[in-house]
Formats: sequence, C-alpha cells, structure tokens
Amino acid sequence: MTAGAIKRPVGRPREFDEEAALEAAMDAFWRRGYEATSLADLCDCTGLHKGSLYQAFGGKHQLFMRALNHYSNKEFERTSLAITESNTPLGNIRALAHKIISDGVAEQGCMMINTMVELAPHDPEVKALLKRVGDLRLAALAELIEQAQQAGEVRAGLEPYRLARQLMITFAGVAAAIKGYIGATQAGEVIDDVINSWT
Amino acid sequence: MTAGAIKRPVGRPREFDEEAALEAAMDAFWRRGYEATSLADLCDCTGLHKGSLYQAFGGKHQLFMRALNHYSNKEFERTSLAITESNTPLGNIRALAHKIISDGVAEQGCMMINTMVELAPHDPEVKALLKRVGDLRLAALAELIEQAQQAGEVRAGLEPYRLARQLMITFAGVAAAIKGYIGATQAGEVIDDVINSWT
DNA sequence: CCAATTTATGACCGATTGGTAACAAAGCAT
DNA sequence: ATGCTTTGTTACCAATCGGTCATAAATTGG
Repeated sequence: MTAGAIKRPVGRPREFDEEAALEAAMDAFWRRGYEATSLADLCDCTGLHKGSLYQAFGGKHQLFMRALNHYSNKEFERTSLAITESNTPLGNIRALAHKIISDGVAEQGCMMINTMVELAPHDPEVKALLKRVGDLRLAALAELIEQAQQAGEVRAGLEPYRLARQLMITFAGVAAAIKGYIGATQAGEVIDDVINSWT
Repeated sequence: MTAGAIKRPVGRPREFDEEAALEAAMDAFWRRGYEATSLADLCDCTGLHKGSLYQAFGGKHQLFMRALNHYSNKEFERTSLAITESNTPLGNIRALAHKIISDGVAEQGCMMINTMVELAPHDPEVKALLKRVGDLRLAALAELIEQAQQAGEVRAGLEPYRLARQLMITFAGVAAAIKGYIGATQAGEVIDDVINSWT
C-alpha cells in the first residue's frame, strides 16, 4: 500500500463536496427552520438534485439531524477558542459569552435554540441531541465558573451549575429576542449584567 | 329600539362560537407553530369546515395574527392580576414573574417566543406585533422596578429599563429552554436569581 | 309565501410537499 | 473491451398544502 495514497472507491466519483453541501443545508435550516425549508430549497442552496441528496444524506429529517450536529460541533469549536483569550477565569467567561453572542447569534439567532422551540417538544431524536450537547456546554461552563470562584472572582457560596444554567438561559433568551425585539448592544448588556451579578 | 334587545342580523345565524374557535386555533398554533399547523388541523380542533373558517377569519395567516393577538391579551390580563398579590413592589414583581412562568410557559412554552423564533425574521407583520406588545410589557415591568427602587428594595443606580430587559430576556430563555432542556423548578430558580441580583 | 342575505357543507382547484424509480454517465477491476 | 458499481439527472408518484366555489340550509324583512 502506497503511503498517503487515497484509495478511490469503485464506481463513479462524487462531483460535489459533501461537507460544503451539509454546510449549505445547515445554513438554510438555521435561517428558516425545519418545516419552512423544502427539499426544493435544499436543492437550490446545495446545488444538488433530489436524487443525489437522498443518496448522500437519506431524507430531509436525517439531513437536518446531520446539519444540527454539524452546527453544534462547529459552534462549540469556534467559541471554545475564546476561553484562553484572557488571563483570568472570569475574563475567559466574559470572552466566551461575547464570542457566543457575536458568532452568528447576534445576526440570525442560534440554530439549537430555534430547533428547541420548533421541534424539541414533538421530536424525541432532536430533543435527545439538544439535551446531550446542552449538558456538555453546561458542564464546561460550570467548570469555568468554578475556576473563577477559586480565583476569587466569583462569590463563594454560589453553585457553579446554577450560575451556568442562568447564563445559558440568558443565551437562549438573547438568541430568541435578537430575532425581532432587541439589538446586539442590548444583548451584550444583558450578558454583562448577569456575569457582573456573580462578583 | 327595545332596551337591551340584541338585534339579530339578517341571514343564517352562526352555529359556532367565534371566540371558542379562536381559542382552539390559538392552542394549536401555540403547540405546533405556524408552519406545522395545517388548515386540516385547524378544522379538526375548531370543528369548523374550511369554508366557514375562511369566511369567519379569512385565511391561515390572518387567523394566526388574531390568535397571536388573543394570546397576548389573555396572557397580559391573567398575569397582571399578580401585581397586587404582595404588599411590596418587589414582592409583586416576584409574584408576576412566577405567574408568568407557571401560566403555561412551564408546560408548553410561550406562543410569543415561539412566534418570534419561527416567524419574526421573515414576517414584518408578526415582528411589528411582537415589538408592540413587547414594548408594553417592558414599560410595565420597568415601572414596577422603579417603584421597587423607590421603596429601597432594588439598588439605586440600576436602570429600570435595563433590568426589565434582563428579566424579559430571562423569560424568553426559560420559554425556549423549558421545551426540552430544563424543568419548572430550575426555571423558577433562574428567575429568582435574576431578581435577587437586583437587591 | 317570497325575496334577500348570511352561513354550512363538501366538492374541487392548481401548486407544492417529501420521496422513488428508471436510466444515463463515469469511474474501477478483470 | 466488458462487467460492476456508484453517481447524476430526470420523470414521476401519491399525498397534502392553502384556498375557492357552487349549492343547500337557515334566518329576517316584506
């Protein structure tokens, strides 16, 4: 076996980039939601035909699940970078919070919150995924808060998980309200006020 | 003209209660959202036939607007009762907050938040209505907060409108997260923590 | 009793929905 | 060259979508 050689599979090769298609579909679902995004829309934005779409992803719902997963992973990676920006734990939490807000949420909301509102009550698979990724984020946030607490930046006696939940629910509120009620500036203020109330 | 006599209009009389039908439609839209609720669903839950529905309300979108308006009014009336429960301004705010949470939000979310997420970015009419009713609530809340401030229950120096925005966004976050991520108890905790951070 | 008017009902509409199947095209292995 | 396998493309499918229309039924006014 030649080192580094990519074994091309038998049959006609793909003419499209699966990840690019997934990203395009994710964007459509993100902006318009599940129900309002038709297969025709998905074909338009991915450039694929129905047949290819079904062979590659296997139906609207499966494609949506992959898109939601992709969103979650991508958002987690990108925002995670922010937690080393500052020298102090609480500074990192602030950086993370504002990264989350500025990273798409301020422009078009959060796909996970959109999905939680639209589908979670009626779709166990979606609900389970959101619960899973939510718990991951909650645990990560609680750990950051605990570090800040040990550094004396957050009042002792407050429960890290409870504070983490408060911040995450504020994120959710911002992600919803940004769609028609508040602006990016006010979103940032709310986040700041929550974190400042911990000190 | 006979006093108190109801002048029955000419033509065949209605066989259904318009308000009851509106309430049923509101409930369906509340639970499933706009796109996922079909005319067939609306006929099922109201007991009306398509024709009657169109004659009475004039189409899916118009019916939705009336349902949303009805929800807003009803929710405002019911929760407003809570602001006289306590002897102190801040106590009234707490009562209001928990009334809002327990009044449907804890079971199936808030129709206004659902709608903001699903429709506001693409539907100017919806967006305008939500902005209108949101501003009303914000002003009412800010006034309550100002009273609490004058009574010394909320720290001076904090801007009432800014605090009101924080609480409303927390409501929005709870309304979203309740659909698959948190429970009623945790929702109450978050609300308490926010209000307590003002004292 | 007879218009006039309004409502209730169900048939009907074109368009769109998500999804499938048939077939041509393009690459492997022999 | 010839199968074999996978992909791209198109035609097609039943079901449902929101919406309309014709007609029958029920009422008031004369």
